Amino acid sequence: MLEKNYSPGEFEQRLYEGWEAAGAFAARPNSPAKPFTIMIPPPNVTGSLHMGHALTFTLQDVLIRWRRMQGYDALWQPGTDHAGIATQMVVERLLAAEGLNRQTLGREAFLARVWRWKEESGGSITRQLRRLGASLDWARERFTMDPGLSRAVREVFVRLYREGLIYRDRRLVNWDPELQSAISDLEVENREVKGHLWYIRYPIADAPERFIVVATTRPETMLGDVAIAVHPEDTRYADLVGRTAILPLVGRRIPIIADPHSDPEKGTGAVKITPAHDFNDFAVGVRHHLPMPSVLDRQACIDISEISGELVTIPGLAEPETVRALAGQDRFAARRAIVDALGRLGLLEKIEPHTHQVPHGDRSGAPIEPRLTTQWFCNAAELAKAAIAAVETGKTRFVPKQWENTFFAWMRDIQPWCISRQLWWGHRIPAWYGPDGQIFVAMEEAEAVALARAAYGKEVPLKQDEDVLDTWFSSALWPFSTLGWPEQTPDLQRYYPTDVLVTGFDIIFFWVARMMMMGLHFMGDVPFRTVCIHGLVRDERGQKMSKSRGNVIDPLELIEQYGADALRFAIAAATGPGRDIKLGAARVEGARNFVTKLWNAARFCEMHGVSGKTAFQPETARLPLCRWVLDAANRAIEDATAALEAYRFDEYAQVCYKFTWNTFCDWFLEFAKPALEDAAAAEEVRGTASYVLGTLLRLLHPVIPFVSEHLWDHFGFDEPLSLIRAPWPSACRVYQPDAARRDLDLIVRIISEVRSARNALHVPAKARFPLLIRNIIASGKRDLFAESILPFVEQICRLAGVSEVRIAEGAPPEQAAQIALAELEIVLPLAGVIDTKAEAARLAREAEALQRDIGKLDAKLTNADFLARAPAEVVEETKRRRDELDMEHARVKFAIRSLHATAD
RNA sequence: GGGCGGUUAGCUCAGUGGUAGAGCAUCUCGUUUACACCGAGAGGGCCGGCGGUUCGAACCCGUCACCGCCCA
Repeated sequence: MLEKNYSPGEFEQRLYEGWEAAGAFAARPNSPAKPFTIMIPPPNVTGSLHMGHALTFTLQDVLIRWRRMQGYDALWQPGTDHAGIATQMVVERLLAAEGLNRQTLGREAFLARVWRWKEESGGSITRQLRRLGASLDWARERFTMDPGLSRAVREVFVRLYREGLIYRDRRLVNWDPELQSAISDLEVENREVKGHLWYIRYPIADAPERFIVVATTRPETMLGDVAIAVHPEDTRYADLVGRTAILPLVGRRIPIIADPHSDPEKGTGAVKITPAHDFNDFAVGVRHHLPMPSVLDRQACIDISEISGELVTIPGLAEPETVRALAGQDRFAARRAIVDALGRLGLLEKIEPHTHQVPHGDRSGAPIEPRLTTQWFCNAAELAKAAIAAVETGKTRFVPKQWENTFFAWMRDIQPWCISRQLWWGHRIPAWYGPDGQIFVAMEEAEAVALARAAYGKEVPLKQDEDVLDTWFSSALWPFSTLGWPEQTPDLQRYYPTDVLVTGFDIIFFWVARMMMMGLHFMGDVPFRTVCIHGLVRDERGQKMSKSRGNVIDPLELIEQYGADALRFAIAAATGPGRDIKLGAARVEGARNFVTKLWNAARFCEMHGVSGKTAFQPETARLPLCRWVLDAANRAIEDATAALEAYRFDEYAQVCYKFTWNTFCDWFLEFAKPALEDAAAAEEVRGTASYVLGTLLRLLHPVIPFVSEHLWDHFGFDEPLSLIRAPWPSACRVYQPDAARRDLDLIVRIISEVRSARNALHVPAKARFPLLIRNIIASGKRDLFAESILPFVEQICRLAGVSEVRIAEGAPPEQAAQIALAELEIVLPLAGVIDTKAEAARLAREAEALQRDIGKLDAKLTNADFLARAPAEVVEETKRRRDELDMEHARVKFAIRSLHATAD
């Protein structure tokens, strides 16, 4: 017998281990089944499960479990990425705690240390995914630094290099001075910072006492200024264009140029141009062929080596010793020193408070320093062409579709992708340099040596590039590298392209875009046919969860408290199409209540002899109750399946919820109670209960896998642990479903109306009285009372709280409540218990409401345009409904009259 | 400044041209042997504003307001 209380802790872990041990999650590459594949977007190896993971992996698991039950050869590919920056930071922090750093350790020892950390503490998320119930094919788990995946990375690098799509270039990059590495545009986030606008006077050469004033937020970069730009149409400065200004402190003579980059509305309309330290200025520098001296080093400290030769002394304006004193100072200290010096020289016109966007590294949090360095770049614009075309032609489709716009917007304006990182943890760039700097890109060092020998005609010492590749470079290959590429493996043939990628909209640029580019280039086909985009998880108030806000909810705690099934159901139910979801403990509690309801319904079934082992055939059912619930189950199956096909997780959850609670529990089981006592009916009702419970468990398994499997096993529907691979339900044949639906609809309506009237009239809960029926209208020769109502007399008595049900004879008794339905009238003789005034008021309200509705319909039906232009079936339906309401209205009026007559 | 999304019951959200919905919350009643993590019933809406298209608009079009996100 099932426990009285639902306690998920007692079986969730056991079931998961059972499934995993039995190989229930494993793909079956040798089966004849059609494959269905989801590639996990590899979580960061340093990560631990947060609510965003819980959301995305619940949705993925729902899809994969559903397709697996549908008989597909389901592959959900697990794994993690090596997270170059994050992992290196974690291990460096550990070293720091021991008083060590990676430089003293050396590259090799450091990497050994990282691997050791990975073996010991990395990938805890994979254990947490098991708690969530994620049915990943663990035997296939991959890591982006695995030998096979690393080989794929080298292969891709070498091929793109030889195709000219990867190249070395000296460009401005986002430099993170804390990490001392370049990072990509996407790893930069703009934060609003309260700063200042400093107005600095630059004297005009050969024009004593004349200045041009520039406004800047970054005075410390002025040492690298090479020009002043004004807008070509800015008349204020027209006469200065072409003349020369003197750069204070340095004494450099710099041109005043006309360039549309300068915004006449901002500051003074004149801007200093520092091409080596600002992206916009870099573009100006390229346009005007300006020199690009760097004045900041890799730690963002002042470095004057490129400008020390040009320092000159100009009294009151340029001071080489002041500049030299800045060398080695941090950029913010240098800013203060430069502002002080300018102030002392009387070159600072004013300082204004100024709020502006400042780029920060998303990992380190440090302000980014644009820096001119030599890096490896990937020609993303070229690779993006095929990716854009694939979405345009629908080879890959976004759900919801609107996210295509985000994808297109970014892809059509894509910049060269900086793929080198000045880190140690990652895929080392397979490029070797000869003594003269000549580059040899090859899969292995031996091959590079051979290339070099051929180039130089002799053995030369080669030096491998020190840098590693961006982690996203290897993640981009994930959909095919995990399947064995570059080998043409059977798995690759079978599972690529994959079916769907599920991820948040914030990841479109990272995974979706890059996987698309690489997949199309190297596999000649899209990596996934559908991209299912979901929102972010927010707290109950809609705030983004963050440690600093202190509103982070730990999914593992929720699982501990309510069970994994409850968390999963809450997530699925809240996941509308592509929108953020607000999730708090209250919603999970609600989902837990739903699971408890299912549990208790199952317990009730068990107590009444319902078993999973039954030979019941649904098409043999003859009782209206059984035919009705089987028919309703058919529609639940249809609706739930359609919802999943459309990635509507909320609708799927809702269909399951309503069918379980409102149809199965509230009506079917309640109606079944007397039948279960009746020997003649019991067998069919038990069979139906078993059949429908089995359907429910299968329908619900994708979202609440644990409790459904537990009940499935407990009832013995099939072998233990078999629900995970049980066939997805399909509609059964039902004998005359329309008649059953018509009967049950009527009975439900009668019971609901009586309950409502009892409440409105304040009839004591325990009061019992007969229920009389009169003025029956039935179509054809059917005896509505005998055929439809009589079989349910016991249920009506029980659920409506009446003593008997019979046909009324003669005039209504005194003090009776009367209820008008379309096809019959109910009379409740309530002498003694009825509140006549309340009943009169109730009927008056009802008459009024009916009159209002009739009025609306009449207005339509007297509108010639409506009759002429609306479709015939709409007009017909409107007429039918008006007539129905008319009849009800007449009956209510009659009831009011008779109430007065008897009350007087 | 550009783009996208949103605005429907107290809250969270469904609803894409034809009778305004669900869950939670609220109120009333109820512990009849599955379930108080429950049951029954009820109240609660100018569907953000204005204009247009249409026989008919929460839904389509235009416009404005406010909120959120992305990009510059």
